[in-house]
Amino acid sequence: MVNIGDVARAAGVARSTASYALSGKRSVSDEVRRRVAEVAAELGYTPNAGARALATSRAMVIGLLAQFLPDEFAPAMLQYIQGVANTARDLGYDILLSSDPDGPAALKRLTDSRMVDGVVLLNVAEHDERLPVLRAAPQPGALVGLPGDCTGVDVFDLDFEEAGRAMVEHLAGLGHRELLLVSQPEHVIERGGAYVWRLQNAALETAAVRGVHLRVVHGSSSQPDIGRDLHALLDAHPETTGLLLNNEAAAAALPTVMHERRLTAPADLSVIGRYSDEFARTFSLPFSSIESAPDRLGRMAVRQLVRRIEKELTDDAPHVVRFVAPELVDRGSTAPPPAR
Amino acid sequence: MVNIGDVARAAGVARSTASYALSGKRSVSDEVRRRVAEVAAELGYTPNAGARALATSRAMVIGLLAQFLPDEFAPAMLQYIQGVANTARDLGYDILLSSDPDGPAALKRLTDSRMVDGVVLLNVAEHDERLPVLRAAPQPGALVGLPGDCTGVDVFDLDFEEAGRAMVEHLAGLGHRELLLVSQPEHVIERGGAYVWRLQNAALETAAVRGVHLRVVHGSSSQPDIGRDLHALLDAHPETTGLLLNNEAAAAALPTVMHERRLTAPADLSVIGRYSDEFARTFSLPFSSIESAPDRLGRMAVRQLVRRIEKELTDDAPHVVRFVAPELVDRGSTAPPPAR
DNA sequence: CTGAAAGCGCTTACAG
DNA sequence: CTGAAAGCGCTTACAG
Repeated sequence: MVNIGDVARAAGVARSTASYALSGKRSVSDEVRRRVAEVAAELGYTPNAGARALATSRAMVIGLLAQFLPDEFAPAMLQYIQGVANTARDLGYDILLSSDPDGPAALKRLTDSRMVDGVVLLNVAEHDERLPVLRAAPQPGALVGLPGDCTGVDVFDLDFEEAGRAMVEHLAGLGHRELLLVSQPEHVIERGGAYVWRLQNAALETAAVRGVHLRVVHGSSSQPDIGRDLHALLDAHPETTGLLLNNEAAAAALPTVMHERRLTAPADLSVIGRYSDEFARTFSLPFSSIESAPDRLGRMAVRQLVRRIEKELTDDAPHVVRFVAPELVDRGSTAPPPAR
Repeated sequence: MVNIGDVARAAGVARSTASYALSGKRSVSDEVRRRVAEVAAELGYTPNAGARALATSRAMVIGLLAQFLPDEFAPAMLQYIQGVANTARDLGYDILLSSDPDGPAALKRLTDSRMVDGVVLLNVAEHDERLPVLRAAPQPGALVGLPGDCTGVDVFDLDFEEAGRAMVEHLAGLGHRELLLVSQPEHVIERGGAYVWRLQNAALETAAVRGVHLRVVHGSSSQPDIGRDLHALLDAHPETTGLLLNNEAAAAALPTVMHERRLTAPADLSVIGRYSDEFARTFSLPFSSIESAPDRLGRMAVRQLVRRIEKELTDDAPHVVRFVAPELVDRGSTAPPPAR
């Protein structure tokens, strides 16, 4: 493989000059710069990444720690990964993807070995075991998802509380008085999926204020269980006129369940979900929803991370916790409740 | 960060000895080995990846080139990624994920810079522009998907021809005489998605042999278009008693379409798909299907790739083209056609 | 069994 | 404006 020595020789300059000519980090005569560039292109020179990383302490790689948990709905995960990967590439970074179930160990290895200049954590839990490892690492980290303790990291998440409020306000405003919120399974909460109860509590509060009845239930996060769950719930609570979904698997299963019950939205039942537009398209979901903005969150996280990596933000610059405001995408699945 | 010099000093040996003690690449007295190991653990030593890569010409990283094409159904892609990532990790390799739409450029950069020791290509097309780049690279490559020219690479794919035969044989054997095969959109074929016509041609041949009528149509690969397509097709061809799906989006949309038409499988219509079991679970698909085995294909590709990287297979060892035999997963969606 | 040294391919102070 | 040299942190022949 051709290295910078070959380029320098062919251009008739010193290796350092070739390096500077290519990087532009110090002034080089136009003549030399042109010759070096020409020769480099001709020989097809690409710097050796390991050597560069060793010399600069910059790998130009971002670690992406995703966990494919059995109780997470995988297609929803993919969108965060795409958002992170696309933004990283635009900013000149490659993505090292770790799906190791042992997140803390994987994170420690990636950071200690200096393979990555920073990391993005997906699937962040309330008490995330990866956080102590991340705080001890010299590299910065950005999270998608709100943990209990945000010190030392930049955090990006959907404003799930506002999402809960907005969903209830919307349906209450249309006149609904009997609402049902389908959340994730209980063990997602136990594992620390804070977004579940953040939305849920805000929804309950808003319901109390508006004087409407909101029942919270936990559905499975996998098929076909969630389909059975939904049938059972609609059987058990026939008074329900408005359905709120904070569970992607439930959203994906609902069209089938409604067909089976000969229900249509919004004539028989008003429905609001919480998922991304891309997800809605993939599953052909006809329900209005709070946009969960995975691409935007991924982009925000990477942008901030790169700012820290490149020292545009000093190490002691305060860390941010930024919430994306929920936006209601109207797909026409809500209306005043049917007259009785 | 602690480096091998620190470990050596703390253990009272030379850096080379520390290195050998940790790698086991030459004999070291038990006493020294133990002391080095102890000190390394105590100090939390992790080798610098860039330095090691530079010294050994091994990055311990595999490049994964995925393309999220607008006409590919993303959730199906994810499973190949998981298969590759899991196997790589088991074998001690990390994954560099590239989703760059400019595949050839991304591949060239990753290989020229020596960031990766080998690459796995997903989404391989008949005339894949990444292949010339890969053949010119010093690193080995493994493909998931069959290109027109397999020289210089190891290839793994589902046996789509056998899959086409098996689907038709199965339905013909049950007595069906009017079959409809829903393929990918035409532009997937134009782009070089050979698996589409491989299955299709084999299916047509088998149908001819068995004397049954098989109509091939192309459906959209995205929602909600594919739903409309399916309705139109079933309207246009009411004589159809057996439906074959080589289109993941169509499979995901079909349950809704059948509900809307008040059709059930297999009473009104026999259905066979071609997708993975994991996919069937995600979308709660009740149809029998030819298993597309993404995890298995990903694993096979990585295993072979690592064999080449680690020189278990010499450079001139013949490259393989290996097909996974299609397996029919019976979900009870086929039966003899309804009596007329 | 162990150590001193060279070298992987870069970048970047240090000199001029 | 340019060059010679040191150094990043490893591994691995070369000596003993």
